[in-house]
Amino acid sequence: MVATSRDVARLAGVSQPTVSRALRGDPRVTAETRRRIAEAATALSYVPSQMGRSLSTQATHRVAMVADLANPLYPLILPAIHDALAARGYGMVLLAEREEDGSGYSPLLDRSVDGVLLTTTRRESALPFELHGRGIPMVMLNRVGGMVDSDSVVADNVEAGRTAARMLISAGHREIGLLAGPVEASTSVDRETGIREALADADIPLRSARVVRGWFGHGSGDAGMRKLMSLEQPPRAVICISDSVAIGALNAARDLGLRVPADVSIVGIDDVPMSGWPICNLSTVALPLPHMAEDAANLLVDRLLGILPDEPVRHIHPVQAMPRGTHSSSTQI
Amino acid sequence: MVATSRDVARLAGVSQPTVSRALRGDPRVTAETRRRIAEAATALSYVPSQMGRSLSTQATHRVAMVADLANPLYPLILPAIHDALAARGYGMVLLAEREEDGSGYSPLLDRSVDGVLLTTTRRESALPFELHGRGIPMVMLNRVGGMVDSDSVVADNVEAGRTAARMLISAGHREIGLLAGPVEASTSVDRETGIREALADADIPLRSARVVRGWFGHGSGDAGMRKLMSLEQPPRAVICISDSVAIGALNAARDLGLRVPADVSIVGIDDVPMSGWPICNLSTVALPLPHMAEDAANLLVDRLLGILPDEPVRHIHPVQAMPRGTHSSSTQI
DNA sequence: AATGGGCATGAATACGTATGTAATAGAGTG
DNA sequence: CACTCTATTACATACGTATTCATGCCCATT
Repeated sequence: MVATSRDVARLAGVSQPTVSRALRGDPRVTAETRRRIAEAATALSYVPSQMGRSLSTQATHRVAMVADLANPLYPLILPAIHDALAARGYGMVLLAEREEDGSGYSPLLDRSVDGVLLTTTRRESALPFELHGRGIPMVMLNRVGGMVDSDSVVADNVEAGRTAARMLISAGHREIGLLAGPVEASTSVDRETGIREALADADIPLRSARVVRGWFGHGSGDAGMRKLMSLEQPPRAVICISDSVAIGALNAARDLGLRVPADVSIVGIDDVPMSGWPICNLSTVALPLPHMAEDAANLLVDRLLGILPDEPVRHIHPVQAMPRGTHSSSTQI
Repeated sequence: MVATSRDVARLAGVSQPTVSRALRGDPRVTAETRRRIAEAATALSYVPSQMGRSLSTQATHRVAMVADLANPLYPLILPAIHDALAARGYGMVLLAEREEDGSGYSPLLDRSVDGVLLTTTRRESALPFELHGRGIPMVMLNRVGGMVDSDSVVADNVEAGRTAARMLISAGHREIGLLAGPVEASTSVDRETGIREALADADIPLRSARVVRGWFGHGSGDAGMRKLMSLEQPPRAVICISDSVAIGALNAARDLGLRVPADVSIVGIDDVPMSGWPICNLSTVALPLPHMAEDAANLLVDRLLGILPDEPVRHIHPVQAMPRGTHSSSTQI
């Protein structure tokens, strides 16, 4: 049905290996032979089978990205990763993070990809162990996994937490609430650590009633904000573990008839593009996410090419305060 | 290094084909033999190579999704497609739409995927031809391609255009502008057809100066809105080719100090989740996008399994008006 | 007890490419 | 003219699995 290198060889009157060599630019093939082969290949619209090639070379030139597709950040990092990989000749297979045992991860273990990009690994996940045990290269993006020590690219999440808290502190806020993230994610834990540290340094208490724990998404922000605002003593400022949570909180505030920042201040962390839009105008802490994603992809390819030292490489990207319109000075009650 | 079926066979004291049969549930293998093989496989943590399997069976159980990763809808449809494919045992490789010649599409042509999901094909693209010529099954999602007649899943985009226009018409608007989409995309063209049809039926002129053509994204909406509002006779209501464009327009309006809908009405098409948020509250026309995506994935798998008739299957999904807060009755000038 | 049938398994091979090794032809050198 | 060396190509094989066919075995039937 579809042409193989054998068909090309027959048409060009040479052997199959010669076709293989000619099309891959092996200098040991005569110009004349090369021409005949190219002609035959075009005539048959021959495309080398990546499958056969992979089986022979033991390299697929394909990388898996494991992502939590419900995470609002993945649309930001996925294109960056895709393009960085494509630029270096690698393809991408996408795998959603599974809640269950991990039986769905076989594509990662059966050598159908050369490496793995773990973008959203829960800390207790067994997957990094499995990959490590099989010697499959991996890079963790924006989360560091539990015990396994692998290449990783992260933002300075502790500093991001500090920065977010300080934006409110320097505006004079003391009645502060926190829409926190899951304890399973290092990103969330690190940010919370920074937040609590900055608050403690400023002698500002964070009452446990004013901490609502949720996930990274918009819904968590909406629900958490409603919970905080229904407290007997609602906070006058809310730190959100992510921009999506913060935008959810903005929406809840709008729905509750609260003015931001007059009635309540809100800050986020991430600086997704939406945060800069006039209708959000969210004060937040910027992470260079697309840049980090690109970095991770290139790191993985470098690892696959074997041009990295044996020790795990860790890249930590700096963060930056992005004060905008959703926080302001605390007014006296 | 990594265990193969031969290693398992050796350890279990059987031949390689028996291992293959046993692990795939072939009933011709004794329970005792099966047990020994399972034991050996576990001991070696054997995972069958999908590569070897694919080469032998000529089926990869993998599907490619070709998407324009800059299109703001893909985060909505990608998870739906991924999950639908996963539920039926198919993996996904992601390919960004290329502007250039199409040399980057070789993964689609070299039999490393069983089928292709075209989510954002420009009309003149040569890719559908190529795929058709090679007999690679494909399904087009939300856009119908030029000449090639393939399986497709679309929304009733003409009706969506009509519906959007009618929301403004029935509110009494006559001074209407249009933020149109690219003429290369059938989605865009169909919607515009419906819009113009509804306006013509209501004897409402659409001046060409009030039509700004752009892409589907937020930036187009922002830029287009500014252009419309700077006209000598700016429209009092703007129909946007997509929700992202509409939200861009909302942001431009906010930035320009215009009140929506008091000063200008805005309607979109798509009903992305964000449109329902209080900070947007966008009047729009709902497309069942995740449902369509799931439908397309299942259609492709059905096609791959050969359980569909030879003629192309076309699914057209209905649309629904979602009147919210960004349009209101026209006030006399 | 001989034979036929069914069942479990092994041997051989195919899938498409890449690569190591052998072979052939041509050219250059003595 | 013979020999060697090199350039070019063919041959054989490997990669990991699935499948077709052949083989051997046991049991039932006559």
